[in-house]
Amino acid sequence: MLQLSIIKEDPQQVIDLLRIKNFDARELVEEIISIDKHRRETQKKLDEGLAEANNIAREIGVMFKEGRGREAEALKQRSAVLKKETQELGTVLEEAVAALEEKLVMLPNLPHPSVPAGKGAEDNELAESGDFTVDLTEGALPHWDLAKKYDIIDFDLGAKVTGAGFPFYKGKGARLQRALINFFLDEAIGAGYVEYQPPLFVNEDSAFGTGQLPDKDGQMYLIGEDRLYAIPTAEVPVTNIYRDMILRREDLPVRNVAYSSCFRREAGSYGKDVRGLNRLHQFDKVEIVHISHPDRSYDALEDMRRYVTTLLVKLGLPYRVLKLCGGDLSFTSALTYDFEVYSAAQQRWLEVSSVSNFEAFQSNRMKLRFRDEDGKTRLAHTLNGSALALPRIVAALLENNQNSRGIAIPEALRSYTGFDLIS
RNA sequence: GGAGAGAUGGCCGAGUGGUCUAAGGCGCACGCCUGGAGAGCGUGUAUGCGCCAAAAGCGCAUCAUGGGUUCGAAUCCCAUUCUCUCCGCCA
Repeated sequence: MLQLSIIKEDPQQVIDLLRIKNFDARELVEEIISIDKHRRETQKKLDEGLAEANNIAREIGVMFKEGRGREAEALKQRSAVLKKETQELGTVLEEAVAALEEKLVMLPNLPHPSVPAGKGAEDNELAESGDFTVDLTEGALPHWDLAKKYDIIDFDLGAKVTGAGFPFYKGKGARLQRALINFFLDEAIGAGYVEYQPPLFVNEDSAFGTGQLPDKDGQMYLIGEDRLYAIPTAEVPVTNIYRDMILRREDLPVRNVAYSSCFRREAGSYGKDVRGLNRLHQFDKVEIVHISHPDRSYDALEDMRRYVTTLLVKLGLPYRVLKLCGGDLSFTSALTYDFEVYSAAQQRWLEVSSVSNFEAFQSNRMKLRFRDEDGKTRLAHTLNGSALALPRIVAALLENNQNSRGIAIPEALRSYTGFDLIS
C-alpha cells in the first residue's frame, strides 16, 4: 500500500511513475485526495465533540462529589446530544477510512526510476548472462518424459490421489528434492541467513500484510472452516513475523531463509506453461527475506542477486538475469530481477527465481517500522527472493544434464543425494 | 472437544465506576555527583490520527480484539482471539 503522504505530496509524480507500470492512476489519486480531505474534516469534528463530552463527564464527576448531583441534569442532556452526534460522526469517519483504504490498496507500488518502460516479457532488460553454451544433446527429452523414463516423478499418481499439479516424487526423484532443499538451506545459512520453518497456513491479516489480499484472492487455497490461507510462498509467514512491530536499529538488516511447500491455485493457467513441472499447485521453495533500512535496501537487493547467482553457478545451470520492465513488474514490487535457466529440451527459458525490493509498500500495510537514529519511527523496506524454487530447477537439471547413461548430478549436490547419476 | 483462570506500557506489576493525565519497580536515555566506574539523586522515557508551513504545543483514540451499559469504563455486561491449569483425544 502506497503511503498517503507520498500521494499528497506529489500526486503528479505518482501518476507519472505508475504510467511506467501501464497503470492509469489519475482517477484513483484524485479520489484518494478528496476522500482524505473529507476524512480529516470528519476527524476534526469528531475530536471536538469527544473533547466536549469528556469535559462534561469530568464536570459531572465533580458535581456528584460535591453533592450537587441535581445540577448535573442539564449537562447530562447535553452529553446525550453529543453522544448521538459523535456516534454518527464516528460512523462517517469509519466509512471514510475504509473507503480511503479501499482506494489506496488499488494503487500498485511505484517502480524504481531505473525500471525500463515496456508492456510485457519481451521488454525486460537483460541484466546479466551466465557464461554458458548450451549443447543440445541428440534426442534430448523434456523432463516429463525423463521423469517417466527413470520413474522419479509420477504426475498421474498425483492426479489420481489429489489432482493435476500435485505430483509424487519417487525414489531418486524424492531424494533429489530433499538434496536440493538441504543444499539451498545450507548455502543460505553459510551466507549468514537465519533459518525459519514457518507455518504453512496463515490468517487473513498476514495474507493482507504481504499483499496477497486483496489483489490475489482466489489464487490461494482457503481452508474455509478455519479461515486460513495455504501459503503461496514462505515470504508470507516469514515477512509477517514483523507485522505491527517497531524494530530497533540494531535489529536491521534482517536476513531470513525458509524452506516451505507452496500452494497456488494458478487459476487461468493453460497450455505448455503448465506441462510437467513448469507450473504446479504444490511445490517446494527456499525463500530469502530481507528487512532493510530504507537507505540500504538497494544494496540488499544487489546482495540477494549475487547470492542467487552463486547458487545457479554451483549447480552449473545456464542462466540469465532480467530486470523486469514496468509492464511485467508485479503489483507490489518496485524493482525485480528474474532469474531464468535455459531448458535445452523445451528450448525455452524457465523462471527459477524472482528477487524483488518492495520498498515500504508491504511495510506500510504491515506497519513494519524501525526506530531511526533521531528516535523517529520509519517504515522499513522489505525484500525477498527465491533461492530457489525446486520444480524448474529440477526440470532444468534433468533436461540439461541428460546423457546416454542417465542424468548426471552436479558436483555440488552429490554429498546431498548420495548418488551421482539417475539411471 | 469439556471445565476453570487469565490477558494492563520495552519488561514486571498495582489498579473492582469519576482526580487513571495508569501507582510502584526494572530497563533505557540525559544530567548532577565521581579521578573513573558503581551507588545515590534528578529529569525524561508508548503508538496512531487530527489541528499547525513546521517545531513546540494542544486535542482525540488506544489497558488482547470487537460490540454494549453509563453523564463517565482498565474496572460492569456480551462475543471473539490468545495464554495457562485440569479432563478427554492424539503423533
